[in-house]
Amino acid sequence: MRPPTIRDVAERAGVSKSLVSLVLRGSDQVRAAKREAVLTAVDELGYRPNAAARSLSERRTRTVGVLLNDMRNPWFVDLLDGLNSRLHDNGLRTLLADGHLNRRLGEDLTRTFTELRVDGLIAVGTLPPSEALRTAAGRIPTVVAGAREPTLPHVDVVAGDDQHGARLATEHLIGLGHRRIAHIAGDGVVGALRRRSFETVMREHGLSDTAAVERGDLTEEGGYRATVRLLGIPERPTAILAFNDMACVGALSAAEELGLKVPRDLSLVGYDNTYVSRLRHLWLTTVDNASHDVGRRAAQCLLDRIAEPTRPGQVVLITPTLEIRGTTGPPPGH
Amino acid sequence: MRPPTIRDVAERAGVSKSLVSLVLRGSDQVRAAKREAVLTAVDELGYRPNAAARSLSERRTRTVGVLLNDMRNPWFVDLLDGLNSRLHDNGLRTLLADGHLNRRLGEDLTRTFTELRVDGLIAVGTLPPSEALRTAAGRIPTVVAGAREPTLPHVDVVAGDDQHGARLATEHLIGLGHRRIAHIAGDGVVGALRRRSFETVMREHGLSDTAAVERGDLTEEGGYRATVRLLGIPERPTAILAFNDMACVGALSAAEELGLKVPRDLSLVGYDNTYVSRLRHLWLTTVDNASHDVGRRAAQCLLDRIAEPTRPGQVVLITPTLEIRGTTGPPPGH
DNA sequence: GACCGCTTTTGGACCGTTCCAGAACGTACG
DNA sequence: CGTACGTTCTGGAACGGTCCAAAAGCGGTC
Repeated sequence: MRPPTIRDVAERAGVSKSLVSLVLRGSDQVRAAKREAVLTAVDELGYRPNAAARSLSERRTRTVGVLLNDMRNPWFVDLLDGLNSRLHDNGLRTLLADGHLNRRLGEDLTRTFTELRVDGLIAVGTLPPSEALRTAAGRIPTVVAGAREPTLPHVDVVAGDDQHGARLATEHLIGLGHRRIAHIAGDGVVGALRRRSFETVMREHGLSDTAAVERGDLTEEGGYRATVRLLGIPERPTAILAFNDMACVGALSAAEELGLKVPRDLSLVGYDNTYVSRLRHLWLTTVDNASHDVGRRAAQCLLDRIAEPTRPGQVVLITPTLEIRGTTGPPPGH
Repeated sequence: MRPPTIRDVAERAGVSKSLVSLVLRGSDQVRAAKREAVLTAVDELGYRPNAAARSLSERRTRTVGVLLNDMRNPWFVDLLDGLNSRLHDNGLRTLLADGHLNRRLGEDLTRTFTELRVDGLIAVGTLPPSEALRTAAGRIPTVVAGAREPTLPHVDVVAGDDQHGARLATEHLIGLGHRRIAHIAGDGVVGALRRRSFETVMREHGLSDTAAVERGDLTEEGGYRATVRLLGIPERPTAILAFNDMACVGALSAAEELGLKVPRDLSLVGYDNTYVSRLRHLWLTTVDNASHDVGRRAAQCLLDRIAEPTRPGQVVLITPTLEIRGTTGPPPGH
């Protein structure tokens, strides 16, 4: 009761296995009658080619592996969407693996994908630095998407322009009349970029003295705690730019608990335009990273790199936009 | 510059390829000295076995395919966690594929997994009914997790006990003193089960007359609209049981817009205990489906079914619990 | 009818593993 | 010393495809 092979099909259609192979790969060198015979045999037997055998012989898999950092925070869904559609157009399928789950198990996903001999690798989001990724990138064409690190020899990076995004958000707040603005900073290269950009813009407007930065993390909890600290200082900020939407939701909760009304008493800006920010009840003003474009460009980069594996790694930045919703307004008494 | 093969390793270590194979598969029939030689050769060459060749020869892949309905609503993350850890313990790796993305592309994921010859298939969440899944399930051991459909000949179903979950929630509301309780219903088998259970419990308490049901869908928007309708009727409900957390968030927004304070004027219960319900700012009372357990049991079912593919399909229900948070309280004037 | 050139079809090598039957090697025993 | 018997090791046949060189088929021409 094994699945039928190409030889079974050949026998049934009364031709050689080579001809079946030709038909299945869409050759036009086959007479219509035989093609027909092969196709009906395929149908009758319910034949499906064996991907392992095929890739062993072709020496490629037409598959790219996608390493997700953590599925719990679904900011990357649009990115995957863009990625997938572009790769699909070029005959490549994608397989996902979630890092968070497997890291806990001590399983190395790059190893899995290396053994599968995927044609390419996409790392989505900031992955914990690992020797494994470095060696994998040395063998398999690799692109980092939606993150700025790690930077490795022959690896492209496609991400939103964090500097520009943070600028958009900060200038929006300044434009509304805010002066005392705080930033809840994230970590890693992305965190540093957004933070520095915030500080630069504040300086450009002569607001360095009223700029505050509080370390948070990428979670709601972190945003909450940071906001409690920020709102505890004497001349408290009238606006906060959070590192991401999650932290922004935390900030929202903190503000409410302290009896502040958003945006009347406090303006908040998130980052990523996740669906959480779109929930009517939250309705966060946020920076949209154009993730779909990031995904598409990452796919293109990977295709180019597969064609020419040794070209120097490049950095592609996608311009984000500001999504103004309900959590920003003029400062109190303006 | 091809990746090294088992023969390269053998040559370097001065042994036959068969011996290398033995060492790599952990045989104890190998003398320590040779084992050592093989392992250092593996190391020096950076050898990684070729999964395609291995699975072609072994006639299995040690891989199970996971079909996700839609990643946009991450209720299934805990489920995957449980699934993955149990499968990993049994030497199986998992590969994910997101249905939503690929459906749009007209790509058939069951086809992909069939061609890969995965050892098993897990369908997570309610997938749109498809002939493809039916035929796939006929060839590959398959388990449905976190959904109640489709029911197919040799397919197990592992899910939360929706009947019990809806009962817990309804009785919680009744216990708080609510009489006029509404339900925002979802569709499919799961929707029907929760709805019927809600109606049954209301009847048991002699509250059939004050029970209302409004059709929603699984989105925030659907929950919002349904709630607007529910709160528009003369004797409006003092509590709403929503089909899921998303719909519940929509209900929350609607209540707020109509000037009702939750839970003072209106109690709300969600379903799924997603991380959205855990956001401090929302803090929804909700039903926890014990997804981690569902995942673990689904994995076990799959392992059993791989061992014995033709046994009759069984239905395993996991008992949910109620997670009481901030959106439920006694009715006004109680 | 032999020959040519074109299209269509085929057999067999190969891809990198596992698996199995049997070879080689020790060691103990009669 | 020959033999029997474990323990280690090896060659070659799968596994199910692709690819290529060569064979076969088929008008048309001389």
